[in-house]
Amino acid sequence: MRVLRMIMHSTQEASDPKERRRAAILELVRAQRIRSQGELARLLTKLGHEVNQATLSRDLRDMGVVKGAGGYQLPTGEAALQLASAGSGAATAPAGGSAALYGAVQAWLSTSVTAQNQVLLRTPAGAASTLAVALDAAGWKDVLGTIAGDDTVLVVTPDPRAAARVHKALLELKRGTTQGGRA
Amino acid sequence: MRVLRMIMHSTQEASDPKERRRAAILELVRAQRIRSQGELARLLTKLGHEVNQATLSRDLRDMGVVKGAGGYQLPTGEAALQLASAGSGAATAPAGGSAALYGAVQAWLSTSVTAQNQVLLRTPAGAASTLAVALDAAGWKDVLGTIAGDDTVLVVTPDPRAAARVHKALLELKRGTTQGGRA
DNA sequence: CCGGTCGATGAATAATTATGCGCGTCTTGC
DNA sequence: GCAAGACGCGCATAATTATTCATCGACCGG
Repeated sequence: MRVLRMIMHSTQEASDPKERRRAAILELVRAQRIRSQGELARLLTKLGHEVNQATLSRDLRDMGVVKGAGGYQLPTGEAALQLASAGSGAATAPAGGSAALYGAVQAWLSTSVTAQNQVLLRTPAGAASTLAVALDAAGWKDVLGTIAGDDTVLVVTPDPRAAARVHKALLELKRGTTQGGRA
Repeated sequence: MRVLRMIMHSTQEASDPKERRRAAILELVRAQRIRSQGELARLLTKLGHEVNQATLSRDLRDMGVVKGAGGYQLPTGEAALQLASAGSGAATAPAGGSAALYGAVQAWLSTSVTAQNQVLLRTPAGAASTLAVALDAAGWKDVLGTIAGDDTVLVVTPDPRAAARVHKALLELKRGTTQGGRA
């Protein structure tokens, strides 16, 4: 029955129009300030996803996206964990340090700042530990260790210069300007 | 000017009706599932805060509360981040998260100590994340990020001086003295 | 004491979001 | 092959939220 079809599909990216649309929504919401469903609809249309406001209302509800002072924001809590994988085209990356890190950064890294020999990473609520685990697994020499809160990861490095390197590398990873692996 | 009055008021708990109302909103939102501003208005009335829906819309926006699938919820993760950044660029209420922070500090901050560029806050068990969220939402430039444990919040700032400023500002907020130390 | 401001609201209203219905498509069971 | 059931989605419309406009009361500088 239907379930089987879905499984097969999820195996190869998301050919299901509904999933593709939702993935696009996720990216748009993460990337820019969306203030209304009408605005979102227009952007989606531009991306080739013609859609109705009513459907967006349902999509956003199902995805758990919330609307606040600054427009729509990504889901909070476990909801985020379930959906993130569907969002980043970087599907669930198989083991292997860097690959997994790429997906984690794409999906969960919001911002990064350095302070002394530390780097603070922000993520949607609840995703911090996931990102931290991925970063640990990557085995970068500059990363002495990480501590994850709910939406923040504290990365401890040997010194300020190392912190700067980590910061830069993560941002490049996120932007997709990928290059070799970091230290 | 007016500011002086406000400072004086914050000195004595929250005698300002607006602040009291917002504090009540904070508690209600945290305690139960509020699905609409009308519903919230009714609850507030029951608590002695007669208020208009229009005002609630403004309160909610200023406090950074978001609305999602399950009703209104306090800002977390990205929501808080966006709120904070919104203050800098646009003419959005700079004092945005302050209302929430005031209440949070009053209610949960037990002690504060600094260490290098960090500030460690203690709270009653379980309240750490709430306080951290409020602090994030306030959007202080000195606060790069926070990590909450169960009863401890680690606040990371750019440097020792900033840590000292944050420490001082929080204690003043709690004592009700001033609200000046933003930065 | 008197205009001139400013912040906080309420009322009314515009803008946005949620939802009841119904249609068309796809699947399954017989 | 055909009826039943499950979905996804658009339309129209109810429900909610944001915003504009007008007040009101508390200062401020004269």
